[in-house]
Amino acid sequence: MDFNMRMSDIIEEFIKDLFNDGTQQIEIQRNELAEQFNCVPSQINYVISTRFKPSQGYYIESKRGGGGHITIRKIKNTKEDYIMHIINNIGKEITANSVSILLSDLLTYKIINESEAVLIKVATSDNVLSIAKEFKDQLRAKILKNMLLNCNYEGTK
Amino acid sequence: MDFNMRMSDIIEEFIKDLFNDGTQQIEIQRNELAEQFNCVPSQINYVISTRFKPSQGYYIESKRGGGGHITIRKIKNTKEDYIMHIINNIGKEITANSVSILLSDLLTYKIINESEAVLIKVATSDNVLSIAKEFKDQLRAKILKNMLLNCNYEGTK
DNA sequence: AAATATAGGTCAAAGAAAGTCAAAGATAAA
DNA sequence: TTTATCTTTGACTTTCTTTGACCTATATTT
Repeated sequence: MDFNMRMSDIIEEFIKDLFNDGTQQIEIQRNELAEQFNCVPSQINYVISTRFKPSQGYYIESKRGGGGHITIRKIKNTKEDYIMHIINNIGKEITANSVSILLSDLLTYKIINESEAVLIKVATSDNVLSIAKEFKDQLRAKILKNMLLNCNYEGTK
Repeated sequence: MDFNMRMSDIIEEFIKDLFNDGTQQIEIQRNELAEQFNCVPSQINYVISTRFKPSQGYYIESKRGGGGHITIRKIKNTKEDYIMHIINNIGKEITANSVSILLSDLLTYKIINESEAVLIKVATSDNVLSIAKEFKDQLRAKILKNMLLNCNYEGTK
């Protein structure tokens, strides 16, 4: 145990401990957790945004308002290496063309399946992503990474 | 099963449970239902207007006065028709929450499978779609429609 | 026909969570 | 010792839900 841990590290560890025995997805409540650790709620956001990024193998979603919560999904270990390597090499932006190439690679090596590839291609295609050119490749990269994280989803098994 | 359900979620689930074994139309009484769940009648309207929209595959009709009631009709077709119906009713924009509700319906009716649902949810989620709010719901609608068109799941027909 | 009772509809305010962002405080690096 | 990076904090924002006061439509009585 490190005696030099910041609050954020402690919270990070706490959250990671919630993923025991193969749980793939956990849910937390921001305010409750903040209360528990005696910190401001936004610190939870800080922890999540610095330690539970896609590049670290986590996918986040949340809901506001009554009954709100934050869901953290962890990528499965089996494909961790390959997919993570790819995700981490994608960078801040990517063109539709590069996505195409990447997808066919992933297909040949059977990292993802055909139907996943199709959906990724659609969601990141140029005509579907109808926003200004300057942001397009950036948004595409984000969508791509997050979708890759969620391929091979096995639900609650 | 979500442990964090709000009253509205419970009511939604209750209503959806009324559609069993291929029933395609149910009738409820607003006041009676409100009484049963110990909420104000207008909460029933809230549930209906957020979870039983045409773009989610439902149509609403109602009648006031003595013997009044609310009829909820679920569009029940082949997979292709169902999807086309949804796509045609989504319109120019849609919120993340609406998508979420829609997806869980498509799942229960086996119109799409879990891995497709997850990928759609990811690609249309608020976190991933990090662009200005004014365009977000529009872009989401576009991505959603295109992805739905490309789902291939051969469930129960 | 008019009055009354019995439904359901609307809308806005209050409540409940989470998100954002930038300033201030610590730590680490140069 | 500066400078850069990482953490902490809090004011303000956005999203979703609950509640209630008021409105409209239909049926039944008088």
